[in-house]
Amino acid sequence: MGRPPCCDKSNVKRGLWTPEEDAKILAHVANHGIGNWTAVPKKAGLNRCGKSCRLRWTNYLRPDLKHDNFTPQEEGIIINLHKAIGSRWSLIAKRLPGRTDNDVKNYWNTKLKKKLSIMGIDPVTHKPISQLLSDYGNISGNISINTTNHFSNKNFKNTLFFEPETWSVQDHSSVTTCNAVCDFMPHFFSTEIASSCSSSSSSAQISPSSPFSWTEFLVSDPIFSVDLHQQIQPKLDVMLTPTNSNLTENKIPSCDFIGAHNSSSHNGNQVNADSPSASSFVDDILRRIWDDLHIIDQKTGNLHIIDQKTGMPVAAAEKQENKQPENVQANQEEEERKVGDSSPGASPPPSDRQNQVLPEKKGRGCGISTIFGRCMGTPAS
DNA sequence: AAAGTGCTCAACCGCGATAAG
DNA sequence: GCTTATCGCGGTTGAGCACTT
Repeated sequence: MGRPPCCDKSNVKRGLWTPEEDAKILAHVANHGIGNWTAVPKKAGLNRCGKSCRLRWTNYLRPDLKHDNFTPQEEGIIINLHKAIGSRWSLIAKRLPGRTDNDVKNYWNTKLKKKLSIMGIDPVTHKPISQLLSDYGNISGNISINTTNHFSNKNFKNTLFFEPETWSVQDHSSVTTCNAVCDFMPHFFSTEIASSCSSSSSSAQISPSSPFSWTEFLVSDPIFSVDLHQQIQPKLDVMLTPTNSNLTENKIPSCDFIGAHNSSSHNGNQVNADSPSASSFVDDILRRIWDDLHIIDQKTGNLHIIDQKTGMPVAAAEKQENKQPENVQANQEEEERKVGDSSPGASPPPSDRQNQVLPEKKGRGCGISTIFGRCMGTPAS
């Protein structure tokens, strides 16, 4: 049974939105709030499908949206969550305040997939392509794999997987900092969760018993310097070694994971993973990834991210970081200079459209601030 | 300078899930 | 329990722009 169309498609405007249309949506939302989108076009004086209005609001006009570039840390979160749960963009986006599922999806399709491929990592399985080829060779016969040129791209060292930058995320209650992607790698793949996964498209990507060794893979490449190898080895060890984390205790907070930023909903109560409150397998995976990176202050309920170098909450870790000898800092700065323009965290060239502020962005539409100012009399924050 | 090519991302499409009557 | 309406999601498209030849 097909569904009837939500509007008369032949009589509604399609395509890009004009600033005037945006202003009408914003004015309508300001006056009536969000809801009943099918009635919005009529009430707001728009010749648009209600669904289109909702999408415009959700993906572009919402005042809480961020319109700047993705940070390396956000990249790391996307990559790791994609590895864990696949293309569940809305779930991934909920971990990235100010980002929509459309943003995440587009960013993955246009940037991160390529970046992983350049690194020699299959963006579907998140395994090195050489390993996949090797596995294939083991199945289908003798295929000779040359592992020496995975990283012929000169930018390889700049890729986020091996650039343990520190970062900051501003959320509702606190500023949090932690190490980037290497530290994000959860241990949960070796836990009972991975082995107990039933069946889903994403579960196929989880390989708890994979014999793959990152170390061997990396060492096999001559471009991958000894120094860099030494730099990441501890992180690899952390990734590959079970810890005393929540995972091994089979405990998870009972909070709504989606609201983990909100300290009031993340109160540190713990329940068994088999509890009915664990709403889904995917949610459980997300909880465990998140929990492996954070602790909850039992007194304040605030969320802290643990610095895995020091094992301390980030605020304390930062103090130590600031105490490091000058020569260490100088080396890091030198390394950052080497990383140069192509680093994910580096400023894009002036011609990069992503570097443009919203009103000029691709010459489409009109800036949020402008529209808000026009509609509501106050500039957008 | 013009044409061709590639990239980005806003918008659309169709479907499943859920709510409402 | 059925039908209809609405919402939300993931996949896809194509306009507009930048870059290359």
